[in-house]
Amino acid sequence: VAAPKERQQPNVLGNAILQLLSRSPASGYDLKARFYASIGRGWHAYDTQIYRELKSLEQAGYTTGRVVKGRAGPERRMYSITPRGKAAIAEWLASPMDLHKVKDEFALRVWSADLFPPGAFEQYLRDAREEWATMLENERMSLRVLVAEHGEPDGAAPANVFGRQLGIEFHIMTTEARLAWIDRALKVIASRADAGYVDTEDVD
Amino acid sequence: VAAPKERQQPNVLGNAILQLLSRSPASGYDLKARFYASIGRGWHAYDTQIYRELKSLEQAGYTTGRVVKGRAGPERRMYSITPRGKAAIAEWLASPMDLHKVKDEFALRVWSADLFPPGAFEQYLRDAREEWATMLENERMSLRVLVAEHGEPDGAAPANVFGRQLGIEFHIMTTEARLAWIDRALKVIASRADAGYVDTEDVD
DNA sequence: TCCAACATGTAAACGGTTACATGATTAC
DNA sequence: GTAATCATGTAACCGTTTACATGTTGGA
Repeated sequence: VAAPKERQQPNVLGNAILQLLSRSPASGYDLKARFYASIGRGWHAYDTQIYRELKSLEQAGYTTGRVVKGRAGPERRMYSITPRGKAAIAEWLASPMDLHKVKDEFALRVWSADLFPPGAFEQYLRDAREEWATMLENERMSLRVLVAEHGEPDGAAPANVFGRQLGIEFHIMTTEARLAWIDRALKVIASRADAGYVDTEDVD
Repeated sequence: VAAPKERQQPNVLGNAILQLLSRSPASGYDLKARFYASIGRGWHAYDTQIYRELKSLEQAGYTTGRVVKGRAGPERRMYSITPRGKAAIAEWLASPMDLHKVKDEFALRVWSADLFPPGAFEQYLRDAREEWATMLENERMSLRVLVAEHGEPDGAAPANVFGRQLGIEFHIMTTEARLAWIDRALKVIASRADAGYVDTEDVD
């Protein structure tokens, strides 16, 4: 084979893809669906980006691709992880992670709470609460399904399900915290209103 | 003045900067410090990016800059927000936000829990818990200071402090949820070990 | 005299986003 | 026939990251 293109380490998206491929071979189209259905809870990716990254991973020798007849429609390009790809995941999981490089637009908007026009922040929080409550119900349902199929994570579930279960539990717990914070914030806004303030005001 | 360069809306970083400038004029150097000290909890930015974005915001008419003698060292370029800049913040805060475009590398690694070498995931969680516990203590301290200076958010605190207080409370509550999840995950791992499994295993 | 803090940037490379393009098969 | 789903991409643009470049002032 040709010498693998120089590339020190896959980026985060690359590792997310390798992680999925380590469970079973898949096409770009499959991965797109899996991002939407599972791992997208932790890392969002556009399909155009997935197709691009798959080529790059193959060139670097982390995966191998082969062409397969489509289920319906055009040919599919199926990718499998190579030993080099597995080594890359291990290296990624062992590498340190900077906890300070957060990007959370909701948190940023909260810092601007006092810049909303009067009343708007309260409405914004109510809308967010509804969206998250719906998502939370879906997540609880997914977890119940997994537990029903494979058992509780502490003992019965096979190792490859255990990560999925913990991942969903993580998503549930952090979403619950966001909802709890919203309730707290709404109470604060109500008290301020009682005390004769509007909840917010644009400074001059 | 010259016609403002065409630019439909500032991006998220631009809005984060405008939000800070709406409280008081600042230089790139000041903003860098403020990102580190306050708003960086919600949105991380490199200083090189801040300097570039400030130029772009000025060209688009969202801010105005003027040169001022430095406190020590070279000249400083102080920026103030314009009415156009304030309008842009209002538009941003009114715009919808996609809650599904999450990027959280920790969550992603949790999904890979079963791909860690035996024992490594547990250690990884312990290390993360320690880092977050330290951060949490600092956040609680910051909140106590703000409350001592300006009063509780529900009533006494002035509007411009209220957003900061809520922002820190948000950070505290979501970090507590992460810590609670870690404790849960460690228990699960312990039960699995008792049941005679190793916590994780590389699939062949 | 040397280091830390002050202060501002440019250039290149890389990653993420949007818009556009193509065409097959299956179910209604 | 026509829409939905299957399936893969390219190109251009924008945002993020890393590496590099420059020079001043004040304090130990």
